[in-house]
Amino acid sequence: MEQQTLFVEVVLPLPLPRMFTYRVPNLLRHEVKLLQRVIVPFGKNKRYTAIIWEIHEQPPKEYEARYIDQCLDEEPILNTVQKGFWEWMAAYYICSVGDVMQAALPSGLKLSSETKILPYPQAEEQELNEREHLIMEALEKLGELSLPDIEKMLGIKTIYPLLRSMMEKRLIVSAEEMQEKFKPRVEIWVHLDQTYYSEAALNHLLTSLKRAPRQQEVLLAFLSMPGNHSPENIVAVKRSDLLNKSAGLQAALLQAVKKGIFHLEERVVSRLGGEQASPVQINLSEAQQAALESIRLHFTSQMPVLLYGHTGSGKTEVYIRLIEEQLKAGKQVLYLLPEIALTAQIINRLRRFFGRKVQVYHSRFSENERVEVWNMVATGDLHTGSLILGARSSLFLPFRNLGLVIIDEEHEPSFKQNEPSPRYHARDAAIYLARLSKAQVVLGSATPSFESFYNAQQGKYAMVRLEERYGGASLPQITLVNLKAETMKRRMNGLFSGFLLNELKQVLEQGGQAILFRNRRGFAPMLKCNKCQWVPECVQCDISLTYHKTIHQLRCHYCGYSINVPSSCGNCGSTDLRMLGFGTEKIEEELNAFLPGISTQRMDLDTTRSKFSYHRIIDDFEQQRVQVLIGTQMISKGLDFSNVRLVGILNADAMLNYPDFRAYERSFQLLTQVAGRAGRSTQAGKVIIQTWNPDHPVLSLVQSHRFDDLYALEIPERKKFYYPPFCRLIQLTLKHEQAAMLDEAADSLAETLRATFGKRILGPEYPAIPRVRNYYQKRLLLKIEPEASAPKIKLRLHEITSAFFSKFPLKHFRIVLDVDPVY
DNA sequence: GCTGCGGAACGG
DNA sequence: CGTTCCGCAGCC
Repeated sequence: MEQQTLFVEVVLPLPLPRMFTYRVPNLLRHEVKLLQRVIVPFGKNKRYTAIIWEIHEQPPKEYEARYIDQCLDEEPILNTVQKGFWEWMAAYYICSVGDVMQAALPSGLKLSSETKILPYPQAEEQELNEREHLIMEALEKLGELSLPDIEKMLGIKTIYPLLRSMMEKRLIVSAEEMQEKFKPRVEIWVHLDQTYYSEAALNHLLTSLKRAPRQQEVLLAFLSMPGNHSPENIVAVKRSDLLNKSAGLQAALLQAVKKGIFHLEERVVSRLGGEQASPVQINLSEAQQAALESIRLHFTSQMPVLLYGHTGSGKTEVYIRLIEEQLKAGKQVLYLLPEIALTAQIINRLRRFFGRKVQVYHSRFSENERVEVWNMVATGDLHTGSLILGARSSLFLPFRNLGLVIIDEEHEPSFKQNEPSPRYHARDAAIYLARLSKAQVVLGSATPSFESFYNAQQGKYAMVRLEERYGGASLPQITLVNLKAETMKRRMNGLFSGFLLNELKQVLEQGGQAILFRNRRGFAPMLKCNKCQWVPECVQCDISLTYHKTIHQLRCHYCGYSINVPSSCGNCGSTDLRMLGFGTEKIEEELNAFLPGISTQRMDLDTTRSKFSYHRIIDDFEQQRVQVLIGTQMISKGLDFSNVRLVGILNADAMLNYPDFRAYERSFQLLTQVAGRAGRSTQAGKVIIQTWNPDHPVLSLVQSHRFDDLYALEIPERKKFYYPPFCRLIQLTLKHEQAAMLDEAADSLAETLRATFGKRILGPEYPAIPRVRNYYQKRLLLKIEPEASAPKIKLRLHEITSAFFSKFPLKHFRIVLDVDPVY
């Protein structure tokens, strides 16, 4: 029977809208499988890792398909649930499957080739012009050059014609280097040759080594390693342990190996740590027990469950029970956290219960570690179950029998991916993934997102309340301090009201700890001229530069542009410059001035840059080596310190006044979460909120812990002005280097969109920062009915935006689509 | 007429 | 995304 040639449609890890067709060489026709990784040539001389999405027998009509190079895996790297998940994500968030692939696969599994320029072997002597000479000289020194290297070296951008002519002259060659990025960790173990496994043989060996004292030393060290008790019972030893014990014996060991006394063995080991579990008894309170049972009951209905309980109500214990049940059934559990770096505490707690079954997966992991977790999730024993603790990206792991997804602090905006596409919301995506996997979902929060709360009210989610605080702790007592009155009465000490300072002093004197919170928005420290009000601004973005004390520089938060602090005004030349606003540094400085001798620690973007800095800061505070922790948003998430008796919020106003329909919701969430850090043990904690606006309705609701009332207050507004949860939003951001061009184009785009969507289109408007990295931007908002057919709308949107691109004469525009945006 | 740049199109 | 193609400006 004549065999038909096979063709495959593959996904490339690039933002390309289409799949690409390749031909399967006959040699590989029995190897290719759906969802397997293959290497394909793409373009002139690039090679990429692609994934087979379809296999068929239809040769493309308009072109000759190229051949697949090779198959990378014997088995598919994705399962069918993931295939559906990727397709859904691309469709829902309006991006290509390639975008999803880029985000989903750890880069250790995405090898691709890089072009290198090498000198031509045995090049003949010939006349060289200046540039050719430069390149050849550099090649002699460095051996190889990358294309950007050459561009930089020559200071020109068009290097291809030059390189091509040099290749023709046989001066250089190009090579595509493909490297497998993942390297398994290898340990070397030392075995004693079996002939010496008896006392007599060993003694004989020892004496025979008399004239090789160093080798004798090695042998003795080997025999004295733990585990090697008797000649009848000899085990292999890790080489590094052996050499650690007896320094400087590397050469001697090598000699002994050559003689056949020892043998070396390479063992592939895991990088993934994890101790043995030392199960601790947990006793659930009555409320927790009731919540647990209620959740179990709802699980039978396959509905996501919103676990709504005050901060400190003990949600984690309930999660632990649920996880336990899943693990016993041999299922996998995904525990999603908003920011993994902050959750050192939770990791430790879960490790105590589940030991090695807990794996962590997030962006601060090395590539190699991520690949190992990936493989473990994909191939791990089907019946033992495991718990993956991770941030957003852990959604993409190749789960085989996912039983439960826990989304802790589900209201956190950091679950939304903003920058590279796919701009997905991990909570919403997780719910879809769970549906595909027939897994259960628990969303947990003390301050649920309005969307989730609404879904629960509408009966789309089940809601379980956990009212009382765990261990009998009472809710913190919240006091508002009126900054206006305090200022008038001259009771302010810099940023601190007399009241706050007093309370702080008392708590610290009694051996308690405190947390001070500063919201980031609008309070970055900046430089200002006292004479003419001039403020140094970023040259690429419309924003003032922020002062960073540690590097003594002014820096742009958006593009990283930085300059030294000027000594005089750039406008009038005056040297009377002042620092405005306050960062955590300023707070720390003032605090040390007002309460000398106390120990403080800042926790913000600056102090948490390195891999383990979070760990260190949290640990220091936990161990009470630090009395006051000063931080930004990041201290509001899931931290649990038993000795914190006071939380001070220095200024609550900026977030309340933020121009966004979610400003009240977000303020309530943030303030409540920060307040919740106080009094998590038996003593009631105190919270002090400083504000210029003590009559603000949100503040009194925070004060009385009434989330339900906030919801009741806000929801009619959302309905009236038609915002989520009553509709869904798609944000279109248009970018261009010239403001005038952008204005014109944005208006035109809005007009076209209105022709289809009518008054569902809002804008265009400039966002808070109108220019970033030299690009002006304008935003349009599309509001769609929840019952509207999303795919249809998205398709239409796609048509309109691509028509816009082809229509506009001066291109250089960028359009970014963001589905369900969060600010 | 040559060189270098930037935008647009394309890749299978 | 990386490469190529093409039109255009600047220069001799």
